[in-house]
Amino acid sequence: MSRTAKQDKLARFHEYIHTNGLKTTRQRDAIASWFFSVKGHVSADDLCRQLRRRTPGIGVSTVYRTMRLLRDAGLAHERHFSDGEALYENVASHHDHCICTSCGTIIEFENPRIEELQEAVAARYGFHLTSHKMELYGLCKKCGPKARKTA
Amino acid sequence: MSRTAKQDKLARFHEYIHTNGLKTTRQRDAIASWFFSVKGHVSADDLCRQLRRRTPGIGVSTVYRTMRLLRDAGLAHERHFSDGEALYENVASHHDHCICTSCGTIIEFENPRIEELQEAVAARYGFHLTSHKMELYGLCKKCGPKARKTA
DNA sequence: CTGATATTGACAATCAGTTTCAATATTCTC
DNA sequence: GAGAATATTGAAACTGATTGTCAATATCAG
Repeated sequence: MSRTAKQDKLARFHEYIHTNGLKTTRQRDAIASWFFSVKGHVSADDLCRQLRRRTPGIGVSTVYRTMRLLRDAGLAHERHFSDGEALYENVASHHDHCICTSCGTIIEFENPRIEELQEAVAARYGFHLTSHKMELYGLCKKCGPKARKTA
Repeated sequence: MSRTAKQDKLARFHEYIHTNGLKTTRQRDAIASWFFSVKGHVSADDLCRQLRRRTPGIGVSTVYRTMRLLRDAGLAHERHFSDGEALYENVASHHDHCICTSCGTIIEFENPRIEELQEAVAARYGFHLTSHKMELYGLCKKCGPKARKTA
């Protein structure tokens, strides 16, 4: 990742921290900037071990807390695959949509794993893919509980 | 679910058990047939508590073990949403489409792994999915080569 | 600088899920 | 059906990931 893109992310992280009345700390910066230069997926535990090599004494809890912040700030994807351990990944562009059928809220998302599987499916039928459309319909965080109450 | 569909599933479960050198037991039958009549998602823990109301003394381990069997037998979907707890769901038919942009050929397919990931994505944003649309566009087996020749 | 407040990290606690193991149930063979 | 071989059961102990606790510490606004 280019120096500027990384610094831009760090700036966005700081902005997120500030607008939420939180504080920037050495640890948060260390964790975030290390994460920003990681390719692919890392677990909180991976990050913690890697960071401790250069910055001893970083607590596991802090890594988990910071990764949650990064996730909430939209700077990290948290993936839950079947083995139970959460893996984090830097966000990148391209997205599909998740649409609330009640209030119309649209969420953009991307998921490389799905894309891989789409390619695999197409290949099985001898297709050469040029594009795709994926739309997930359902009830969003706000509308879901409402619907449950009326049921 | 109709009585026959449920009994068919139970039969398939028994077949799976038998062909794998395992044994049918009261507990497995109780868990499986209860699960087959459940709508939507249930956790192993849910199942265990529900079953204990009518059949006291069913062990948690047994429920987990049986749900794994049902998954392996292709009779249950195991979903991993963001809160860490695995939820099980009866399998049902459903398909998506792969469309050739040249000749209009449409292939129907289904891919449980993609569906699982779609659920995971939705869950990440607090969505409760009710449906989805996935369309893969490209060139089919016949049209792909033609296009390449003219290009 | 200083006080108010957020953060930290070691450790304990929790949570879902798996393993253990002795007692028990099922199935196969005759 | 009996009996032997083997799979299954459930309680409890255990695992591995994640979160909560809390006293000590760092950050920031004024």
